[in-house]
Amino acid sequence: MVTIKDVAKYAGVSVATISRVLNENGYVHEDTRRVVEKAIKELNYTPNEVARSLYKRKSRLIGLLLPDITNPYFPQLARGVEDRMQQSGLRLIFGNSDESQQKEQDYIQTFVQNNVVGIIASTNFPGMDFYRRLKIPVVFLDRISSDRPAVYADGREGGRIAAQQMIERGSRQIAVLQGPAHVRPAQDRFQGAVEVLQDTGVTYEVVQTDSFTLDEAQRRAEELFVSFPETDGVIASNDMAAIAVLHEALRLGKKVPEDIQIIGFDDIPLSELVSPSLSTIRQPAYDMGKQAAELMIQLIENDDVELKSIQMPVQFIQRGTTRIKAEESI
Amino acid sequence: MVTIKDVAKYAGVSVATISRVLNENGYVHEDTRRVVEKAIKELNYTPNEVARSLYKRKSRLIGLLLPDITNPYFPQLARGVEDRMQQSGLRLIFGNSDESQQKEQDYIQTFVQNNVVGIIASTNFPGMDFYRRLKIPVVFLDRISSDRPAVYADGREGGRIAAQQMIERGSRQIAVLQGPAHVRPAQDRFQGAVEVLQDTGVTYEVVQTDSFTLDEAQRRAEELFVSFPETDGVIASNDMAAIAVLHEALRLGKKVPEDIQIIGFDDIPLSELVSPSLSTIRQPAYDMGKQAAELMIQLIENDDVELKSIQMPVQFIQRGTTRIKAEESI
DNA sequence: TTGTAAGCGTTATCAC
DNA sequence: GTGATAACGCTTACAA
Repeated sequence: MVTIKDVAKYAGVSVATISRVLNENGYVHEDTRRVVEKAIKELNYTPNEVARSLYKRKSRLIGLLLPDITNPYFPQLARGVEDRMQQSGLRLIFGNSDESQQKEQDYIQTFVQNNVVGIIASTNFPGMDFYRRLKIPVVFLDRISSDRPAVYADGREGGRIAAQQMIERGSRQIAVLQGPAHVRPAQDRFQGAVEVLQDTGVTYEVVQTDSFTLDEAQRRAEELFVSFPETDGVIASNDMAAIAVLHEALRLGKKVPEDIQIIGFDDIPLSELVSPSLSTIRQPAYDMGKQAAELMIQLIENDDVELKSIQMPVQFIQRGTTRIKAEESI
Repeated sequence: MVTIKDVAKYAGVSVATISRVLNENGYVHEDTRRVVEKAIKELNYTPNEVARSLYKRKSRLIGLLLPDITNPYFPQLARGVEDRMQQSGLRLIFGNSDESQQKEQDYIQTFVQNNVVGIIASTNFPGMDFYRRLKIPVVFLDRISSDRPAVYADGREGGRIAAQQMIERGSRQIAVLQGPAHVRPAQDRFQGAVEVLQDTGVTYEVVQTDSFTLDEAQRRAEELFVSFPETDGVIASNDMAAIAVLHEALRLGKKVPEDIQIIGFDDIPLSELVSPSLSTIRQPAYDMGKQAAELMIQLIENDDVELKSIQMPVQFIQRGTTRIKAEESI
């Protein structure tokens, strides 16, 4: 491994000078700069980030904590974050929490131990002490907190829209998948939907789920049609669940959207590719990731940015699992 | 931030002693150990990994390089890697290469600058100089190399199986999606399929694709049915492409699998949930990730492990997009 | 304009 | 058993 000393020796100057040209601060004569740059190139030297980080007490690393990258919604968030960070030369230490508080705490700890400059987390425990104690910038992603800036979508509004669309498009026996109780966006969506359903006086049933795993989604989908065979509309807790419901409905020989309408949430890439394609409440996941990264970078660069959160708009995407309204068919 | 010095002062001993109890090496009296442990707990001290890393010239970090986490196949690999690393207290620095050599090289460089102990990469350029020069363990994942250990699936065999199944189940006008030329597994699959197709003398057409993006998959799917309307069987380059083909076929009013059979590769989680569910050549992605991590850990722990690669078995998964054979329907 | 040296938080060597 | 202390590779006062 070639160090700054090697370069210094090779170039016939002191390490301080090397450091100066590297960081472009302090005076350095044009001639010596050239010599140094040549030496750096010839020795193929790149500075050791660890040593830098130790001295400065901050690295070029960002901690990113997601529930489960295996859920197709999160890779998009992650890409948004990464692409923006890339531009600023920041890298990611990454971990899946599986929504376990312990795992989450462990990751946060190693993030800190590695001198990350900031943490972006999609957590179910934004109020926890181990977050409060952090002295570095934290941005919550797809989650809300009163202590810290956050980037999230308007789940409540999404729920409302889903319910309205269901009703406008003719469903009268609606099942709502509630999603895990501890996942805030899931509950927001649920509440938004129920709000409208109650106001409108439409009959609805609630199916509680404990997780966002595909396995559970499949089980709940089966149960749903056993418990409530009359259902003619399903508001799922996310697209994966919606696709599971769609699959089960078709398996049972139901016609979609004629017999039963389905609306998901997120608009994951494959939603468009199932058949019929899935109507859904779109959350701009990639952009949310980007925004979170943007916010983080602001926070890093000048820490007097006021606590500001960003709510992203949601949007109904009409596709094949909901019926066409009269005025749309014109 | 509380450092080892603070703990030393608080416990009334030297930093050396703290270090000894931390690392459980060297002699330390039972009594002082207790005092130190108490101090550590009370001050809530955790050692700074950066300082450790600087001294030891190796961190507890692994670099993980994937083409694009947004492709549903890769999150599974990533989870496999992560879960195994977790067990050994190793963390991941993560990057998407987008199959760009430049981005890849940049990531490798920052991995090295951060003293990672090893690199796991799903790269299209395993032979590149910047890999050869690395002095730390490298494991290639879902890719093959003669220089370094690798964990990969038998794509060639997968391609053969796909073609055999297509033929056995009655397709006679087969289209094969070739996949990007620079992606080794895609070419292996393609060659395997063509091998069988040629041997059998069945008519087949080739559709070349340049990337694994969903966008392109959709475009190619449309083109396919325009160029070769008689096609009654499609071997896709991966499940995403297969699902795009399925979607297009249904849109055109074709019956699947009666009019046209489709086989994908990978068995991503959603393959089971499209309708009809997708027949595919399964690659055990999660396990591959785990194996790669396992291999890496061996390499780290004793570097005299002989260069060994692991080929994982592939397997045909019969689902809804291929017809049932006579003997299966019994 | 450049060099010397202290210090970032650890670990490991060597005295005691 | 325990404590000083050099060293890891870098940055930044401060001197020269």
